[in-house]
Amino acid sequence: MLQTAWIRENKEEAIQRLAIRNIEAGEIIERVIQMDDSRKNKQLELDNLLAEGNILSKEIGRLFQSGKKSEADQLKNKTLEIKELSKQFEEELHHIENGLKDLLLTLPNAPSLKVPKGKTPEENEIVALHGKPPVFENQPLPHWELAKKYDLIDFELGVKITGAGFPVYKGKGARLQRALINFFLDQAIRQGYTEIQPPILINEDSAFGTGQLPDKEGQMYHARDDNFYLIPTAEVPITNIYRDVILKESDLPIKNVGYTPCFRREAGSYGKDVRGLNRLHQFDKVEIVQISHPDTSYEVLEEMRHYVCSLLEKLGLQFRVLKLCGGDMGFTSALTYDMEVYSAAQEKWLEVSSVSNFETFQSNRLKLRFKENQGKTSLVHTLNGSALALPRIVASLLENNQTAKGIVMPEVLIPYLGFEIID
RNA sequence: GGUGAGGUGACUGAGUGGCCGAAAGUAACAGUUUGCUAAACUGUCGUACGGGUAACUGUACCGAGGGUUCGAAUCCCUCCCUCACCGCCA
Repeated sequence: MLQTAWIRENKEEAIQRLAIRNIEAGEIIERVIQMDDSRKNKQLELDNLLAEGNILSKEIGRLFQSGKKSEADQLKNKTLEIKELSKQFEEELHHIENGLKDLLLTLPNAPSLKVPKGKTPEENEIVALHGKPPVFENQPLPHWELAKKYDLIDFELGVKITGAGFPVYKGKGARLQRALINFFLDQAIRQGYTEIQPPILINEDSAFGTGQLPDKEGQMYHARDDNFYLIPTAEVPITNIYRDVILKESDLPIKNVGYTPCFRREAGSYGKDVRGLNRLHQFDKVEIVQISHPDTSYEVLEEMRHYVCSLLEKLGLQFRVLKLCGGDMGFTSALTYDMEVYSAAQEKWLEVSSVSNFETFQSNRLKLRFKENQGKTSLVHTLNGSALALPRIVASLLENNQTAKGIVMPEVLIPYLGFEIID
């Protein structure tokens, strides 16, 4: 959620930045300011009224103590009037506040000025390209056929147990999953991240804090009896650790990493996008989260991006880095890089990581602040990124590394796997 | 799930209707003292939203929400959570 004060003080910038998302925000921003004005007025009215009431109450107390009961009773009548009026003012204030909040909730984060304008994924900016596509003698098999051939992943079995999009990993397929998780976690720890194992069910407040609610409840699985949601990403529980927290400046930056399964309903997806591992309802992901001083958050973003790239390099995958255009960026992000690996048999790029700076969009909702050395409290910047999401990594590892003898595993994984080849 | 006891500032903990935004202690920060460390002493030490150039000042907040009252941290109701015991159990 954007901050009202920021919008007031940076009206032009807000309009300019939201325009990157193709949002004509002038009118809505005027409305925000207008509503904020009337909020202030109403609050002042209410405060003054309550102040008057407080003075009278104290006076009544004094009169009672000095035995002047009839005078006290007279004053009581006055306070009753005040009480009634203040109730009315309070309602009006709440009404205005809620209206303002609803309005602010419709506004996505203001993109950084570095974000390219654009509407569709085609307009994302390719900022880097690493590695070369593998060369094959024969037409390579797509990963779902390889998975079947080597008995690594059983999609039909998952349908039996749960439904489509819940694959069962078996044998070396399961071991590959476990190896990747451990590899990613160990790498992150070496980078200075602290490993976290959070709950994978979250309450409403947490879902609101990171921006899943309101609006995106359709994307999450919901445990109705307890009103919990299954996490769509570890970002939610790990960032919410710091909800309603005031950090010390010396605590920053905070670097956390966590492995969790992730659950997404993916309502409305269909067709070849969902084939094999391309889009699942349950998948595994290692997520990195940083809480940063506002002054350095873009340096942190670059650091995170390079870290994710280093993982892909170690796995020997060809990949590219996209800077998302305004139209393709998530609601809560100010700047997002996507990493995509090349999937040789499908001949397409698969998104395996998304690294974003949310600036104060999340921290404003989370009330996540830090106390500056001069004693002032300000909102921190939050950032996160996948490092990495497993299924598409597995897909491209299988497809890109297939040989006549079997699927050759990258060197870095061998200590984790305990085998070198899937055959 | 049942019964009982509780939820107060970073922490410990006092406060059972007005003098309480809240004692005291600890921790933290600044200073004095000091050869250094430590100790001692002095001061500062909640958040949010307002008003004011500022000094300063108004309002709200003692788990959350409602209620009683002129007045609630304090009384009542509902919910949530924590602890103890019992039950169940990886």
